[in-house]
Amino acid sequence: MPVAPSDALKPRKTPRQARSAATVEAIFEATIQVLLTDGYAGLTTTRVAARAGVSVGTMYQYFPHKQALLYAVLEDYLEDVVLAMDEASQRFHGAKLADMADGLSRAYLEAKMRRMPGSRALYVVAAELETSRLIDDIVARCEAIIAGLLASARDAVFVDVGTTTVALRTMLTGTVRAVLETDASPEAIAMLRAELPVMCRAYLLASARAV
Amino acid sequence: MPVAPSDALKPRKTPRQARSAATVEAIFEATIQVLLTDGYAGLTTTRVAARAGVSVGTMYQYFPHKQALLYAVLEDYLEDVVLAMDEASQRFHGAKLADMADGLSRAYLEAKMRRMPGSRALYVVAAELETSRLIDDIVARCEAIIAGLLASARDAVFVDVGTTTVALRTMLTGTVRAVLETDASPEAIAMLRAELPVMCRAYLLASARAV
DNA sequence: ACCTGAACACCGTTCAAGT
DNA sequence: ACCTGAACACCGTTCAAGT
Repeated sequence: MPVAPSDALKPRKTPRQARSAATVEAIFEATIQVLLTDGYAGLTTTRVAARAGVSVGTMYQYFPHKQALLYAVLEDYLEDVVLAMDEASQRFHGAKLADMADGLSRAYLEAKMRRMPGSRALYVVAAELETSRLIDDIVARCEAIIAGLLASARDAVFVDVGTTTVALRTMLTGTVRAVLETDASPEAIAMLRAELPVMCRAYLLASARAV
Repeated sequence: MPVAPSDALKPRKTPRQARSAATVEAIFEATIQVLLTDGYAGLTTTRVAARAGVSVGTMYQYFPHKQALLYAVLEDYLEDVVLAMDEASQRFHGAKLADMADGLSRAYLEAKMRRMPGSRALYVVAAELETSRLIDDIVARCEAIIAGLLASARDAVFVDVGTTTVALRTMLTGTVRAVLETDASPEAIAMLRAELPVMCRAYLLASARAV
C-alpha cells in the first residue's frame, strides 16, 4: 500500500497568532461545507480555499496536503464521539447491565445525530483516508471506556470482558454506520433508536453470568 | 451532490466477441490487482490498462469512466454475497430460530472470507462510489431473503418481521464490516466467528415470541 | 470491429515574489 | 510572519488515426 506515514498527516504548523487561528477555523468550516455541497469527489483544494476566503498557498501552509486537512476534520469529529461515550460511562457506572446497554447505545447514537449530516460525509472520508493510526487510537479509548463500564455492572459478571467489549463496540459502531451511511431517513433512525438498545441488551445478557 | 445518474455507471457496450470478452475479463482482474497493490489512491486508469495489457482507449470503450469500472467490479462481488445468503436461507428454511441465526451469520461471514482480501479493498470502493442504487438493490434482496427465512421459523413468531429483518441485516453487515475494514487479523476474525452468532441469536430471541 | 496513444482539461502541490 | 497565484507534474477522458 502506498501509504504515507501517520506523522505526515499532522498539521504543518500550529497557529500562534489570532489571525492564523481564524484562518484555520475558516478552512475547517469550509471543508465541511464543500463536503456537504459538492461531495467527496468534488472536494477540491482550490474549492476549499476559495470557500474559506484564502489562497491555496495559505492552506498548504497549515496542512501539508489534502489528506492532512481531512484527517484534522475527522479527528475533531471523533473526539466528540469519544467524549459522549465517556460521559455515558460515568453516568452508568455501577448500574444494572440492561441500563448500561440502553445508556451506552443511546449516548452513541445521540452523539452521531448531533453532528448529522456531517456524520454521513465523514464516513466516506474515514474510509478513503489512511486513518488507521487515528481510528486505532479512538477505538482503543472507546473500548477502555466500555470495558471499565461493563466491569462495574452491579448484577452481572463476564466470562471474558475483553471479547465482549470488542464485540459490543463493533456492533454499536458498525450497525449505526450501516444505517446512517445508506439511509439516514427518519424511519431508519427510529428503527435504530428502538432496536439498537435491544441488540445491546440481548447480547450483553447472553455474554454475562447473572450475579 | 455532483452525482452521475446510475445509468451512466453501466458498461458502455457488452462484449460480443471472444476477443473483447477476454479484454473485459483482463481489465476486471487487473482492477482488483491494482487495488490490492496500489490501494484506492493509486488506482489509476493508466495503471489498470497497463496491467490488463490494453491501452486506456480500449478500457474506455467498455467502461465510460473509472466509476463504471469500479461499479462493475463491486457488483460482481456483491452478487456472490447475496447468493451465499440465499443458499443459507434455503438450507435453514423451517428450522429453529437459534439454528437460523447461526446459519445465516456463518454463511455471511464465510462469503466475505472467501473473497478476502478483496473484501477489504472493496469497502473503500463502495464508500467512495455513487452506489446507492446498486446497494439499495442488494440490500432489498438480502432483506427479502432474511424476512422469508424468519417467517418460516418453526419455534417462533415475530411481532414485526420487517423491523427485525432490517435490524438484523444492519447488524450483520455493519458488524462484519467494522471488523474487516480496520483489522482483518486472525484474532479479529476468530472473535467474529464466535460472537456474531451469539449476537444474532440473542437479538432474534429477544424480538420473537416463542411458539 | 476493435485497438492505439498523443492531446486536453483539471487537480494537487510548490515556490518565488509580495505585504 | 503570513499570504498570493502562476507554474509543474500527473490523472481522467477523448478522438483522429491505425489494424
